[in-house]
Amino acid sequence: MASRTFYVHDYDLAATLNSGQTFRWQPREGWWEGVVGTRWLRLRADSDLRTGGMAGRPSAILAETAGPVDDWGWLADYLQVGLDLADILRTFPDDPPMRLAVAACRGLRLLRQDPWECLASFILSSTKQIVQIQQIVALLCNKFGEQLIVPQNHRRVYCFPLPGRIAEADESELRTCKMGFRAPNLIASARMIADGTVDLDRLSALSVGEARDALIRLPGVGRKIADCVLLFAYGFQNAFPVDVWVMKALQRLYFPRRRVSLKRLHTFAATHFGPYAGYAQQYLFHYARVHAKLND
DNA sequence: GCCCAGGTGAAGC
DNA sequence: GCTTCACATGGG
Repeated sequence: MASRTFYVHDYDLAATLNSGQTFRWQPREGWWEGVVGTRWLRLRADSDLRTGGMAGRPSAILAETAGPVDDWGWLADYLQVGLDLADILRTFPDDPPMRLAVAACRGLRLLRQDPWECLASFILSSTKQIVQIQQIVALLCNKFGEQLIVPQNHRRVYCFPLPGRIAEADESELRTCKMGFRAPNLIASARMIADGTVDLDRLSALSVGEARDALIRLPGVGRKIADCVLLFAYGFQNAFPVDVWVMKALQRLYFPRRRVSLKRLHTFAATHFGPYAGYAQQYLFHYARVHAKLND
C-alpha cells in the first residue's frame, strides 16, 4: 500500500469524478474508489494541513493505492493537479450564463483519461443515462478485465479490458453486459484499434480536426463522442461536445427566442467560448444537469 | 404504458 | 442540406 497527498486550489473532487466524464468512481466510506490504468486506488478531498485548510473548500487530495508506487506522475497527470484553474476561468466569456455556471460549479475540473477507456466508455454511452453507463462499464470490466491488487477483504476489482480482449469477444458475450445495440460498434471499433487501422497513440500529434476525423472512422463514433474523447483523453481544450444537455443549455441560455440548429450551435461554440471552450462546455453541462432546471 | 437517456447511421425528402 | 427513424435497456 502507498499513499500520497496532492495540494490543490479550487478542486471539487466529487463534482469532477461525478460529472459524466468518467464512469468508474464510486463513493464508499468517505472515499472515492476507482481505477486508473492498472491500479486500484481511492481518493479523498481533505483540508490542507500545512495551512490549516480553508473552511468549505478542501485544498488537498489524499490518494491511497493497494500496491506499491514509487512515481505518482500517472495520477498527477490524470487529476491534472498542476493546472491553474483560475487562468482558465479568466478566459471564459463574461456573460450571465457563464457566470451562473462557474458560480454553481466552482472547482469542477477536467481529467486526463486513457484514450481507449474513454473512447470505449463513450461508445457505450449513447442514449444512456450516466448511472446506466456506469453499470455497463462495471459489468464489462468485471467480465473482461484483468484482476487488480486491492486491499485485504476488499471485493475484487478489474482493469478496463484492452482493445485486443474486446476484439476477440463475441457479440452475445458483450450483450450480457447490457450494452444492447452498442455491442457490435464496440467490437468493430476494438478490432480496428487492435489491428492498427486506427492508431490511438498517434492522435495527440495531429490537429484537432485531423484527430476528430480519425476517431469518426470508428463505428459508433460520431461528432459528439469524438469530441468527448478529444477533450477528456487527449486534452484538446477547444473540443466542444454537444449532447442533449449542452444543446438544451445553449438553446435556452443563449438563444431563448429562436430555435438554432446543431451546426450553428457548433459554430457559436467555436467562436464564443475562447481557447478553453471544452472546459466551458463541462461547466455548462454540469450546471444544466445538476443545478438548473432548463425544462419547460 | 409512456417518455427519456452525455448518439449514430441509414433512409427519406 | 435537413428531418425521421431504429437501435436495447432501464429508470422515473
